Amino acid sequence: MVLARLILGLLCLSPMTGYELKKHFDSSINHFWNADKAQIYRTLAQLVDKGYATVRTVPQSNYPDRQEHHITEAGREVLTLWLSDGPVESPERDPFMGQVFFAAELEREDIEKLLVKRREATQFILDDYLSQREGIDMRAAADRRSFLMAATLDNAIRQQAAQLEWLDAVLEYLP
Amino acid sequence: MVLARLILGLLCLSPMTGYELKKHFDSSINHFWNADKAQIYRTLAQLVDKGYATVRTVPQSNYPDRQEHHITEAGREVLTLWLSDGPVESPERDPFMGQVFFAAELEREDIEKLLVKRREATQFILDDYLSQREGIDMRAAADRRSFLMAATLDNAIRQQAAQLEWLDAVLEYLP
DNA sequence: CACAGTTAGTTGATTTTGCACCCACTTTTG
DNA sequence: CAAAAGTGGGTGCAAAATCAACTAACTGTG
Repeated sequence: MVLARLILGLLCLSPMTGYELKKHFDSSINHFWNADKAQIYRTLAQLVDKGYATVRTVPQSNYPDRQEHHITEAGREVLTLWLSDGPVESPERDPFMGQVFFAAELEREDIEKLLVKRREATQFILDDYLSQREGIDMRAAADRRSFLMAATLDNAIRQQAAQLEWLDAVLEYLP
Repeated sequence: MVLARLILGLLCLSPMTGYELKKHFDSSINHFWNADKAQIYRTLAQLVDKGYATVRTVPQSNYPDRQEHHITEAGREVLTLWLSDGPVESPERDPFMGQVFFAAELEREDIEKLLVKRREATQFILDDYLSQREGIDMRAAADRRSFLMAATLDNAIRQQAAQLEWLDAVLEYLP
């Protein structure tokens, strides 16, 4: 459901192949969603089925044909409807917090190990997001679309930063 | 997979029925996980199948029999193994950020509406978490188990607070 | 007294997701 | 020159998750 909307959103920016969509999920929007490529191709087929997108086969000289997917008017409507329908709630699912919640089953030093390793991973992700932000032309952020896109990355950065602070606090006060 | 571990974790705290597990998912650990009750009962059956839990039917006078699930030694091992195996990565999936990312399809005032409504929802969740924290005996947090459980709630509070700040910033600077 | 809510659990159908694998060709790199 | 990585598109299968209903008794409230 969400995946279908996100794909429509991306197709709204420009017509794309499933392959290119996968690249976007892995790079430009990896800070708020990820998707298996099998899932992308299947959802794409569904969208075409429902008339929310059309395919145009573009032959290439050296590479396989591009199955370029274009959003239709109906597709644009579905997307706008999703956005107008108010904010969706975010599922609040974090398996790592589950590990922390039950971490008392471990020895104190193993708990510390868990937290320290998580700290490293979080720092790594944060650094990735920060370098992604460097690649954004801040002058372009005057335009609303770019501003909103940059904003979601900013949110991800704040979330990771907050988690880092929290990890430090937990490591400091852990009894 | 994660659900099975979380259920083992809860059964580790005390033997429980599927019904009681559902209540925990809805109240005490709702800040980092939720689960459909059908899924809980099915996972419970799997755990018994694999020998990670056992059932004891406890008859009651006025209410239906309790199918009390107890964790076994094998179950405890699986749980500890999950915790020792290092931190799991958190999937980073937020459909609302998807809405923001593509919100430029809407008029400026509709974008604001989206953000304001989200602000309200976030505030509501934050207030819920804050009142949950009030219910926690802070003297008990000297014990490691209580400390870690309280810490996960603290993390959820920080995350929601960070999001509130972000929403305010976006609303202020939205072009 | 009717109605809503609580306790406890179950079933079926459907969707979503993840994992592994496959094709065929091209370009880059050690 | 061989191996790896990139381009582009799939299939099959199983596990996980969600939705919706259904059973069946009891308790509290207006």
